[in-house]
Amino acid sequence: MPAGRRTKRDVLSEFRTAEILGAARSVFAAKGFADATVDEIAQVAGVAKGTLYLYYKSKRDIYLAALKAGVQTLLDQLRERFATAETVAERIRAFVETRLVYFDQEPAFFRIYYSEFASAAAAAPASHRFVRDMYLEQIGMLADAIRTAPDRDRALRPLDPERVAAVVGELTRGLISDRTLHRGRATVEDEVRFVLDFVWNGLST
Amino acid sequence: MPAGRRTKRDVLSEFRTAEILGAARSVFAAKGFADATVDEIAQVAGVAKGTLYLYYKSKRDIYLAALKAGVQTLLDQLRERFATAETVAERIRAFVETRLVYFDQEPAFFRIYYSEFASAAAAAPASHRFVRDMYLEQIGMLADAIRTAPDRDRALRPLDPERVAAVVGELTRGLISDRTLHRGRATVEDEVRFVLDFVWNGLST
Amino acid sequence: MPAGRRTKRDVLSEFRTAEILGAARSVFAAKGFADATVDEIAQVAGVAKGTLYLYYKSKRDIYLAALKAGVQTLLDQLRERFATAETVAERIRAFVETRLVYFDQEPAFFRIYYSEFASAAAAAPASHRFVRDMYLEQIGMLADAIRTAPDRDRALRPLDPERVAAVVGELTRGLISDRTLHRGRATVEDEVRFVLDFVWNGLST
Amino acid sequence: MPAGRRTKRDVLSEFRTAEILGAARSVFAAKGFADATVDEIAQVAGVAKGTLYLYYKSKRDIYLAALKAGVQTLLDQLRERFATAETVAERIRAFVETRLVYFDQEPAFFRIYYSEFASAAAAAPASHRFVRDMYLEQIGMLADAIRTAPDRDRALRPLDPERVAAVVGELTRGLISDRTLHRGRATVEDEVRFVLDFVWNGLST
DNA sequence: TATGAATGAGCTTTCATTCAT
DNA sequence: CATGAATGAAAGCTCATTCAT
Repeated sequence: MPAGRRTKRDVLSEFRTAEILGAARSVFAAKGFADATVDEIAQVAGVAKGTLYLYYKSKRDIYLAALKAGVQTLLDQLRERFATAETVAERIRAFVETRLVYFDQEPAFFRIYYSEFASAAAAAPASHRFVRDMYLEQIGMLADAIRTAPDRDRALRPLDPERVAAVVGELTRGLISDRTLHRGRATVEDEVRFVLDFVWNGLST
Repeated sequence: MPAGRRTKRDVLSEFRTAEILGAARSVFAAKGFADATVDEIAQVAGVAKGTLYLYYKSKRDIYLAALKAGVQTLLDQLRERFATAETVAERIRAFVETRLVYFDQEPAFFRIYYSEFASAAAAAPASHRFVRDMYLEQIGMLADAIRTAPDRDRALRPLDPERVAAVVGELTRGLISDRTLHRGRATVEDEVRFVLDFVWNGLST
Repeated sequence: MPAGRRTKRDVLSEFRTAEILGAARSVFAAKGFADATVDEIAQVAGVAKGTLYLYYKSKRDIYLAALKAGVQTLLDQLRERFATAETVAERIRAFVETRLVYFDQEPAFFRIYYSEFASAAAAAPASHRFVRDMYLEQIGMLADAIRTAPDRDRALRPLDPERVAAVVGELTRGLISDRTLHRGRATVEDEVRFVLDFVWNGLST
Repeated sequence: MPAGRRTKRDVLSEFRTAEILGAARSVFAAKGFADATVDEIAQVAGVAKGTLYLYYKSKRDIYLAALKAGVQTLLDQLRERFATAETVAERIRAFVETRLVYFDQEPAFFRIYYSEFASAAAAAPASHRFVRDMYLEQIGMLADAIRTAPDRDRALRPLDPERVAAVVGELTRGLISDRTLHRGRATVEDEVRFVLDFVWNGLST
């Protein structure tokens, strides 16, 4: 099993990568992309500045990698939740709750994720695709979940799963940004209930 | 009519201001705040760099002024449309359509508006308030419009107008960002119809 | 008497000049040459910025004119005092007292005078001559006063009047800067007494 | 001998520091603080501009460091001379000569030292203390030397050592500025002789 | 004369990136 | 692999000076 070799080197490398990405996430979240400095990321990561450039070829690269890692974690959690949810209603609830809890636990990450998403349209056409994919992967996952729900409810109107997923995605995003920006007035449960009720009513015949 | 005096100077000043704000909007939209340079704004505005600082005291100031001016225009249009819409349904439609049309005509502006909104949570607590107010003014205007609709429909569920407004706001924003980011697949009408239908269904008993 | 004409214009011009020089003196004294702005001088003088350039051709020019005007006032006072002082001792005392009182009343002026004097050696070789002349005129006036004292004291050692004047000038300057910089610990009288006593002892056989 | 380690890095650092301070001294002396540019200092020092900011955090910082280093050198020389001078007369002579020789060798330094001293009163209350201390340290050193001279001369008048030191300081400064500004007419020896003679006469009963 | 809006060269400072050790 | 000193392009901002009114 050749893939199992070189463990020492690989482990170290992964350790460094994780260290750097963690530092990057927290610094970028605190300062935003432009105001974050490579110096600070290196310091927080506990490595020399030059070392960052051994693993990533630019500041933007570090940023995107941190973003990707965070989204990956979220996607993994979603996949897990979907696996044990059977009805459309349960899956939508799973989607909303998972995102809300995730970003509540990682407000820092939400900031860079959302911020990058927002400014993707501007300037950098390069990251355009990356960001779009990041978004589509989440929405797509929900759309799939809706489409393939084993016991798809008959009471639902025949709406395009993509669009329904987009709507739920937007409302969730709204909930999160509301909580992040305005220090939510209501409890999570209350907010989730309102959105789910609203969506359910919208979906039903 | 004493207020009408000094026209020459005032007119020139307003002309400059408009010139600068227009240039700022387009440059910021194209590059984002951090990557836009004061030099370029000046060049596009057709004035010397120093002139910018005659009217605004910093780069950020120019940015916020451009943002504010844009939002003001949008708010004015909303107010106008609400004046001639009587039912809740009409007002919601007015809200969605106005925003969509506005940002479709000014995708550049949407980018800076949205981007700033997005990153308000990050870093700059200073702009926090400004951005929040910008948002609340729009949502609040719709909430008010819903609350005060002369012939409030009896068929509506007794939902909190603020929350309904927030939901409509989010979905509209989603529509816009979808169109801006992913070059929408459907026509405006189609998308509006979907959202309105969905919302209406969600609102009804 | 043709010189007496045009009074209105001349009076206004002199008024402006005085206004400007007064403002300049106070601003330069407060901020130093480099940190003073033409804008502020104009504002304090109560005229438009462009007006300054009608009377002086550069910021430095304003500075030097303010300096010259101040020194001229001092020289006038010295001349007056010397006229009524007959012995060498009286003239030296007159010199020290006049300068001390003058700069005590005009600490602002002392700062720019001294500062310019100090930095004359540096940078601006142009002002070199100007500053040197300003200095020599004061010292020279005392040297002359010593040389021509009607009842030159026989008890004095035959020292070079120029050098004696220079010594007295330095000690006076020291007194003044001490008072300006370190908020003198002793009273003026006490300090004057010490210096005069010391000088007198040094001059006597 | 652990203190002796890291020599390579430390030596390089000290070398850079010396290089920068030397360049700074000469540029500041030639142009004055305001007219000197960081660019030129870097160029003269033979390093990139950014490097300066690796060692000092601002232009002013570089300036003060250069000033401090120069004064330190002078103080060291004074201390050394005092150590081998026993009588009050010898110490005063040592003081005068050391300063004169030092500033004759380093006219550039005199300019920035004196210039800063001069403008301390103006504007920057921050440097006030620094400059005052720089001055007091020199005067204080002479005052101490006078107070503690092993074979204090009985022929001296009981004058306050601080004041005597101040007088000698002023006269020396006068001598130096005379030489710097007016390209002294007399030889150093002649001038020193005059001042010492004068002071001695002033001190004696 | 007087004005003050406009100019733009020039300044200090920052920081992503490189590379000799 | 890791380091961190060195780099230098690039940016925001200031302000003496000009000139159309």
